[in-house]
Amino acid sequence: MSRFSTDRLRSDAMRDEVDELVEAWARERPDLDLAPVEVFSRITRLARHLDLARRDAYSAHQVEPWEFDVLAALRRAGAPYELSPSRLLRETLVTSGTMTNRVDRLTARGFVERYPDPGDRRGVLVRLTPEGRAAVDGAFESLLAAERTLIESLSAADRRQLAALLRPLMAPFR
Amino acid sequence: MSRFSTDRLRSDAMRDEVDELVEAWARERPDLDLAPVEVFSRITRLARHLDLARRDAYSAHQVEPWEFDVLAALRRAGAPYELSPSRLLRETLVTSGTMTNRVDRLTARGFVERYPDPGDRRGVLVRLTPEGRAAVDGAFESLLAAERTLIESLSAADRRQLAALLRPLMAPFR
DNA sequence: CCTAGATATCTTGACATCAAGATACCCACA
DNA sequence: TGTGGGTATCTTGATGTCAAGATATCTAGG
Repeated sequence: MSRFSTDRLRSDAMRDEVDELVEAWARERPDLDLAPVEVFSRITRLARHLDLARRDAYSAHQVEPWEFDVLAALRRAGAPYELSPSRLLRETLVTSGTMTNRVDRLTARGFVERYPDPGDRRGVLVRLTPEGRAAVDGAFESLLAAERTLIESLSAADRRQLAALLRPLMAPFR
Repeated sequence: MSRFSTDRLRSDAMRDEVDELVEAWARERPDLDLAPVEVFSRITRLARHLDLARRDAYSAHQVEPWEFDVLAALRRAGAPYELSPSRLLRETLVTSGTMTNRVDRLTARGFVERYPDPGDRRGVLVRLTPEGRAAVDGAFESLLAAERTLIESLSAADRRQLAALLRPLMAPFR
């Protein structure tokens, strides 16, 4: 009976696109255990939607999502806001060719500077300029504001629990 | 004291890359409330890692992630496994130009067929071929197997709770 | 029956990304 | 001191996606 009332509730307000997706798979493939889909499909689709929301949040500061990812890594590093390209690509999960391209374009915009690593002649250091720092700080504040809106349906306790449940899922990827 | 022991634990095994990211931001911007980052940053980074894991899971069946997304939408629709391009792009969150391109390539591979919608001369219907159906069914089973491995660190109750906490986050995007 | 706006799909051109490989440099060890 | 394997970065070519716009068709209201 509690099963039934839960399903009833869900079919009204709490239903999302993944509930529909799982029901459709269950109808077509009743032989399969779809439990993992309930989690991973939501994560994937949320991330897709979040990409678009982030784009909006950054746009007020004329910053693209790929720019933010690089600038934020440098900003988080703390003064003097400099990291090697290889460190940057570990932080942002892109390939080296992509990072070369990103740093080129950020340099052209005046948000970063590239200069030789004094301690390793193979190496380069990428440093945030004051303009880059201002841009990333503004964009980050916009992002936090947008995310606060998106998460307001959860209590503070729920947020902490959600974060705690997501944490172990990251472990296989270290 | 329980705070302390929790932090101790977390600094050992339960710590993930987002814990480091949040600590770095907290050091640099102690003025900001970073609570939303704990959730959204994990979702974004998990999705990034999942993309790579999905690629592996599908590859045994010679299916690319973008192919799976289209084929799976058709498969879920049930017999006769056909949807319009516009419906497909709502399901897969891509633009119309992208879907035209995807259907072109899937047609070339023999996984789908495109034919005119009898009820609307503007329209087209995309239908799964038997080859396409076999490919998507095999790829889906591989995906579920991979996801089961990734989620095994959570109990069944934790999985249900995680899904329940993610559901309301999807609401703003309906 | 006409028309204006909406809808469905496709085309085009720009762009960001990736995989693979090239080049330069580092370092441990013989 | 010379050498071979490892590391750091950049280059190249192919590819998938998007935004904007073109074309054809539908539909509701006059």
